[in-house]
Amino acid sequence: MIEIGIVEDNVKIRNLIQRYLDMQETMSCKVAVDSVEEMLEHLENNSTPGVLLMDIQLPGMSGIEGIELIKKKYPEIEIIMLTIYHDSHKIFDSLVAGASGYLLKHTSLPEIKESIETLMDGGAPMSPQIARKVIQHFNKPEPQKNPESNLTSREQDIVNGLVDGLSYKLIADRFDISIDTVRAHIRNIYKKLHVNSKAEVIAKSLRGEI
Amino acid sequence: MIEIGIVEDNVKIRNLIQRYLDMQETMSCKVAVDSVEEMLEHLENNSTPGVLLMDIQLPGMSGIEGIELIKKKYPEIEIIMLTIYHDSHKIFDSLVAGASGYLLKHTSLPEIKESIETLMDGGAPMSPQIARKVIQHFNKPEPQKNPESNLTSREQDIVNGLVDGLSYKLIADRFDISIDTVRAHIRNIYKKLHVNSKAEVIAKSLRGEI
DNA sequence: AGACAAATAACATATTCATGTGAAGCCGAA
DNA sequence: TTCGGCTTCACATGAATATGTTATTTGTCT
Repeated sequence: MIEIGIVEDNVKIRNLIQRYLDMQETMSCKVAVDSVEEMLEHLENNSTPGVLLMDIQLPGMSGIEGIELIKKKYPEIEIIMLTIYHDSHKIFDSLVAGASGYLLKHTSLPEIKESIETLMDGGAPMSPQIARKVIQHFNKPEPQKNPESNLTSREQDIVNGLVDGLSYKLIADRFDISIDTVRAHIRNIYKKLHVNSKAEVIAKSLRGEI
Repeated sequence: MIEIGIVEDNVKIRNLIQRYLDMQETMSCKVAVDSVEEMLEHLENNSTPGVLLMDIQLPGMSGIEGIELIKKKYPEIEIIMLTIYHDSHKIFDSLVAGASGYLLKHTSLPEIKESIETLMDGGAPMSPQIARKVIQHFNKPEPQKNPESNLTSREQDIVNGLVDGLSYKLIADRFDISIDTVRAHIRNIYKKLHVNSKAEVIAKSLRGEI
């Protein structure tokens, strides 16, 4: 028997979902409140449900803030967002905060039930459209690599040494070359990147600008 | 009519999928090869398909390398991975390289067909289990912020100066303090962070470890 | 064969950094 | 009020870095 809690401020929707889930053989849904604050209070004094359905737009604390708080105190609770928002930002924030699934409110009751079963089965319930937005976050981070800054592989080695916090001497040792060679490479790197200090090279590298 | 291409080195599986998809009313699957190299050659001289099903383990170039190459030359082609690998690393690499979906090989033919339809519909086909692994990548990146390293706001100012690539002198100018004060702060920062060079401070800061 | 980029190396010098030591003023906690 | 942490500043010194100049070797492209 899966225990389910609901945080949703629209009473009609809340009651509808609660009644539907509670009548399922394998599910129990006794807790349905309209704010994160109430849910936190409830969790203090009662057994913790396995799954929470949570809205984002709520009176008081937002659902996304709620995820963080609840996950911090009760990491074992799985949270599915159930919301009208389908913008990447909200989706992303929810997942980073710790949500395990993301459904839109037009999801039908049987689909919500299936989603909970998917979740208990180790999956992450979300529509393909949501999934598409999620994976777009993986592709995007490719802003502008300085095309002028084509470092040779040896130069890239040296940069890695700098990023690792090594001195010229240690870089020379690492690659078994003389310290003057390291100097020579670094000179060339500075020219290509238009910088003139270790610090700037490290910063550029860690920002992915090389 | 959706044109579909297949890159898969197992002849049986390849033929099976090709025949099944090609007999669909809305789909056409004329191109089925067993390596990325062959597919690239084919794309040179023919119309580009809308969707590619691609294996990861292939003779010659791997499917993941293939995604990057194909996406670079033909960004409009949508790629669905079809593989036995379900480890986060392969999934992650595929999505970063530009894949739009990720299916495991036990996926049934009708499910593959549905996945292609999902893709054309703007979704990202993947099983809930795969989706779960994808979103886990969002939660994790929060390793360990050194709790011992509570920098004061002034110290954080100095760190920001370093990250911006400034010399002590320029940091002193920025905050209108003497260079010796900058030195003093940096001494304290080094102690708190257990480092002993600008480079390490910048690296830690940009890695989010401060 | 000649041009050219890349990797290697040496020598020199001015600047910047890392670190030691010491100290004054301010402010909040004990 | 005494103590400790934060911010400010000074003087000093050895280590590391930034930059200039020059040169050999190797491999690639034409």
